[in-house]
Amino acid sequence: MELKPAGIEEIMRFLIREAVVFPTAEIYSSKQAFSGFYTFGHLGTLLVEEIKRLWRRRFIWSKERVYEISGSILTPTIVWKASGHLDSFWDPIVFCTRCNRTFRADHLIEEKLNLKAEGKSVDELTEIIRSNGLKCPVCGGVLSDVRRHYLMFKTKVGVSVEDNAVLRPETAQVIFLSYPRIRNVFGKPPFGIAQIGRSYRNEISPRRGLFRLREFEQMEIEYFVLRDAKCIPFSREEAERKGIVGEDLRYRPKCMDCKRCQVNNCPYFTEEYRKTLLRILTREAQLKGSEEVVEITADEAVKRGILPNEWMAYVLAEEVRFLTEDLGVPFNAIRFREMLPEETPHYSAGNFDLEICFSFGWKEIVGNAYRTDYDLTKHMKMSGVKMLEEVNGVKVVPHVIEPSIGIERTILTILSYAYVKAKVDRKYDWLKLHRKVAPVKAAVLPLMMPREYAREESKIARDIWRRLCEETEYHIVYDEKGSIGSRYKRYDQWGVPYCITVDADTMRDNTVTIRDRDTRKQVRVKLEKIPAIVTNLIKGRIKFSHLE
RNA sequence: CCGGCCGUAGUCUAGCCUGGACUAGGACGUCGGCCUUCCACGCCGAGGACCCGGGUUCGAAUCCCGGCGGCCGCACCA
Repeated sequence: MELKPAGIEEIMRFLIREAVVFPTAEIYSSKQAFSGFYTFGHLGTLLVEEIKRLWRRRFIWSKERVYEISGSILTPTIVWKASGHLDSFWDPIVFCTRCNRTFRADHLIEEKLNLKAEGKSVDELTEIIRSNGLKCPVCGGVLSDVRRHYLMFKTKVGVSVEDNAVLRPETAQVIFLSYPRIRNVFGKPPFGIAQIGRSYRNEISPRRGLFRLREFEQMEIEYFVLRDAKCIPFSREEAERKGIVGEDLRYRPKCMDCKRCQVNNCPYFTEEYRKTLLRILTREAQLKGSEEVVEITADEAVKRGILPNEWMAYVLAEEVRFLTEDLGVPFNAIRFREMLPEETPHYSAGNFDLEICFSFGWKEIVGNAYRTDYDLTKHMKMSGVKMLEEVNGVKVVPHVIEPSIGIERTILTILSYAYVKAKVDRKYDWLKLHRKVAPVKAAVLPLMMPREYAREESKIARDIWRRLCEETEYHIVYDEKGSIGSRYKRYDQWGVPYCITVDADTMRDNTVTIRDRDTRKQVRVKLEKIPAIVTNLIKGRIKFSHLE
């Protein structure tokens, strides 16, 4: 199947035009730039809520032992000192002193001198530039000292003169901070702590509308699982410490042969998840410069060692089902890419990022990290609070598997495959949203204008609407403004799956018409059956064609 | 911070090169009125714009300079 994602610029134009989302403070945009921040309008807010609801149903409510929290956004600096963000969450930047161009220092060194620059300090990078006489690649001017561009927003809390707080650059740390208390109330791992909330990053240059933002929202879970201390090493350092060095032992966890601990025993990894198909772009393929994905079941992926453990396999399978079954994203538009060692974040022992085929290429919308015991160990050291559990007589720190979904990127994903351009039959752009994510499930529309003879019709239509509001759990709208054609257009643009029209015949035989958005077909049905029909259609219990 | 493209009503756009008939044209939307209204577009009417500042000129949406902003590229990863 050929993939045809809609263009991102086109989608953004549509979203802004229809006030789904729009730039924050846009009335001042000609006076002060403030890019990377968006305000959600009516439909945008509803869409976000629908995505969150579906995510909660799937990842939290239908699972045993996943608990949700909502942490604060402003956090004390010490948290980020412990987590390592203060040390590693910045980009090294150099300026040309002649032409003022900016470059990423590490990229420049790797590209021009062919030296490894990843993870080097500012001083080291400056030294490399000086000793190799590296000049501005554009004008040949002298380069400045290397400076840090911090991706975290810092601020002051209270009367302090020093920056003592930061706007969290990820939601995860607040979960780790909450771990001891949640654990004390809900008991020993395995369990998950979920959180939906905003994060802040001072990106050098926000681009592509909702894709790279400075304020964005994540839906995230940290699954805490206990690892047997005798398990196979999960890092080269640990392997060396234990004196085990093998050809097969790469910098990544290898739990697939071991059933001894919880890391490779995921209670959520049931039969249906085991047989879920995954498309994986392995490190091996990437190193060969190949784009070829392996398509196998989640179960096979663990058995063959393509995935590190059952938890990771479960997480990937759940994500595929979420995107395809709840959000209507085509299966082929999804792939998982194992990050190369040098790309992997400082806290991770292996990332399998979920990438989507966008109009501008395959891009990450979900990060799946095996954070091991990195974060809890760091916080334990910095805070002095013990977070140990006993496994087979040995004290261990729980391991963490983290799926983190970007909400705004998810919206772009949905729209890339739901946005339909104007054609001859429908001369306007509209949204073919999957019935489950469509924020408005139906619209009730009286056919005639409310004049004397039509007053009765309008009243009946309102009554139907009220009944739908009471008897279904959905958001249904009522609208009698404008010609019927322009109302169909309006609700096609909102991605509303069904429209119900009331006309003169309704008064005679108590029937109304229900219209299917995708086919534009209409059928007459008994008025009293409408709430049940709408519910069944949305739940997928019946198909529209069955009504005909 | 650099390069490329760009800035006309709520939206899309004509005009700009070749300055004056531009009192800035059109379409959609909005508002008011009329009309028993099933797939944007029944009829009539109304309101609404040249990003900001300076310059050239008798005259600037149009030419020049500066500023401010936008998109794309580098960058990056939710």
